[in-house]
Amino acid sequence: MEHTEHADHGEHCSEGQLAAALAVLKEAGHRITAPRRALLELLQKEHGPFSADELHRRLPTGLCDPVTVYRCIATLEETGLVRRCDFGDGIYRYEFNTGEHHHHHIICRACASVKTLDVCFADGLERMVRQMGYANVTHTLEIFGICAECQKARRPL
Amino acid sequence: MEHTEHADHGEHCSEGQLAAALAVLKEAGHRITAPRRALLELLQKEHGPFSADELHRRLPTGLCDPVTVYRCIATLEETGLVRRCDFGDGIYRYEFNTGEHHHHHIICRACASVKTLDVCFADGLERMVRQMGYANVTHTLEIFGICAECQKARRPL
DNA sequence: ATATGTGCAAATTCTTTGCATTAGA
DNA sequence: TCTAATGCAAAGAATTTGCACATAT
Repeated sequence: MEHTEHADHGEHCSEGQLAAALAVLKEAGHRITAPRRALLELLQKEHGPFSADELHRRLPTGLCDPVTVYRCIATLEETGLVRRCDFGDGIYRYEFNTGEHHHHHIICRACASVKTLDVCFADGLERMVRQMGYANVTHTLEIFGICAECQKARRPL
Repeated sequence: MEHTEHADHGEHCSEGQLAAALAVLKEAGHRITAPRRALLELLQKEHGPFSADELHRRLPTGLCDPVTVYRCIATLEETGLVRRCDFGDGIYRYEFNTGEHHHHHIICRACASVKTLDVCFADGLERMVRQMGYANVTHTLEIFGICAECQKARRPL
């Protein structure tokens, strides 16, 4: 199904995406190691953002030390391959950074489920901030609420 | 040495604001203690969001233990008097919650300065999320960049 | 061959908790 | 008075660091 093409035009071709990511890593002077490859593969396949602990638990048992997950993630983040999310509970979570396709999350405060929201309202915002004299503008935006399921599940009031 | 002046009617009616906040506290069944009063006063006077450590350092020396700052802040947050900000560096910061007047921050990645942005782009966003079935919708939005000063200061390229 | 990456253990940092004491209503 | 709040010490949780060994290039 998938070809190992290097051209970065495919959006959801897993194989090419992994290859491209590995190329970026190598380009930045980093080595391709089992943990890094496994993490990239995992982050590309699975959806939600994962904490370091969740990532480690999802990797094949014994593939690497928890500490290595932290170090690999740091490398992947520097390289721009991975994006860090902050759900405000003191735990950082990470997801694959799909290029320029910016998106955000809706986190249910009751069941902690995460839904992806493909709309980004902040383009105008960033533009405004740039006009205020800022360079290299980025932003983080997370939305919190109680999902429909959880509202049905427990109707205390 | 600390500037311990109490008279400060510059922007908003500090006195009334403090009194109102204390009333909210009491209403919620909490006692008015020196640390709580001092924290509210401090958070109403000073601008930027402060970490627990910064808060403690800004209080009159010896007024209370650092732990008490954490505990007071927790109470103030529950009561809705204080809002927690997350600048993504693993440290939570707090600011006085000025009612419904929602605003956001622009954090300089170089000098860590914080500017307040009084515009909120997320009203439409929250509405959309509510239409998706979520209740009790809130959001966090922080903007990061390099401020004009820091761009001038070091021009590497 | 050699520098980069990893494992293990221990350290750091921020925050929370237990319990006796203090103080607000 | 009588319970909620505080101080101190110690625990907890997430993440980082030091150093010897392993491994990708």
